[in-house]
Amino acid sequence: MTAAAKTSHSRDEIVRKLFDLFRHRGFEGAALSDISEATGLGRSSLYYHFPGGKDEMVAAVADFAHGQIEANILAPLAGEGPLADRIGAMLETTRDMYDCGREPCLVASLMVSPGLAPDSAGKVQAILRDWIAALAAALEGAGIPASEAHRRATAAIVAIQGGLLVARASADSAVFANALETARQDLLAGT
Amino acid sequence: MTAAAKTSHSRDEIVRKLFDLFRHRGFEGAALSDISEATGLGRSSLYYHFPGGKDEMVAAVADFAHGQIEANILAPLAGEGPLADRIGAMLETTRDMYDCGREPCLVASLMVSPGLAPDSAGKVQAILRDWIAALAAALEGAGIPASEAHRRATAAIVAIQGGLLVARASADSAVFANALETARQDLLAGT
DNA sequence: GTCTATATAATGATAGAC
DNA sequence: GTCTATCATTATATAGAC
Repeated sequence: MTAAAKTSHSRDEIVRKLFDLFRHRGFEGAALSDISEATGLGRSSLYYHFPGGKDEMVAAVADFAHGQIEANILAPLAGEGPLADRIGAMLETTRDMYDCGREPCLVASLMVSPGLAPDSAGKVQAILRDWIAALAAALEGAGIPASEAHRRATAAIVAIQGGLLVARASADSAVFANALETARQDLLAGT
Repeated sequence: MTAAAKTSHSRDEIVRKLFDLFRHRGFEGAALSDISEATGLGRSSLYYHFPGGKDEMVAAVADFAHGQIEANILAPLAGEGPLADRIGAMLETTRDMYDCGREPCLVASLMVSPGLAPDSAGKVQAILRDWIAALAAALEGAGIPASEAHRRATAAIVAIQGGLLVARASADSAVFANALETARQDLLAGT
């Protein structure tokens, strides 16, 4: 924080708003006019911060989301304490991240966007890949064989993503809560 | 079929191509130029068939998808024979419909589209709702209590949708196949 | 029923003043 | 670092000939 100025927006502040916009509207659905309105910045200001335009914006958002997952989910998962506690912490953070199933997932939203640069598409897909890998590693650390750990980790992310979509489609957040609980029990089965 | 003409496209032929386009690109991602190219029809021809423009096109696609689910999944589910056979048929059709996890789901793609008319959004969400209801009804018919039947039916759709997204994000169709198998076992548990 | 040509609006992106 | 004004392009949609 080397004096980020007071009257100007920091890149991080902007990226957080872009994150919200892209997760709700997808890439093509988030027009520059929407972005301008959401951030309170004019077009030229946006290009000052992101000379590469929307492509650079969405790449920054993908990096931000990946960093958030890393810090708030993956790192705690690799930390100390009983496995059940770490899994519980992950599911709590997951619940909050998607606001109990009301907020869409950036990955799911950007998977629909045909105009997304391959670079950003890769960043987005890497988020789920790393999540599964970190989860599998935690299970392995608790003595679960590698193949079974990977199976369970994948099933958990499947439950989270499916639960989120169905909860949103049916406007029933209980679906998401149930999916998280199912994931917990499958992850911790026999431990 | 009252002489649908030979040199012209039938509405059904067009809608099938629109279905493919919208499921892959979403609503805002499917530009009229894309639609023109995919169907082989000029702009004016498209507006001849769909005077309401893209809004009417996507509404027709939602109706088409709902009808396909009705005929190929819901009806067999309500038919004769052992429950396991009907569930098996559903999962087989589901697998084919999403090409073993390679083809995206129209519902998931259109859930991202902010410009979708509320009318069409409702049609799309109704697809998953009806699917869950039909599945729950089949389970109830086999003696499973209503609340448990609904829980299982919802979990199955969660597995299908989550499995599809994760399979596509990780380019691993085995994830989808496993999700279908998980759904089968949960649906038929104890029967 | 399909076409060519065009109208109109919105898009992503720049230039240059402050 | 933000603005106003404008660019070129693409978008959806229409008019009218065939």
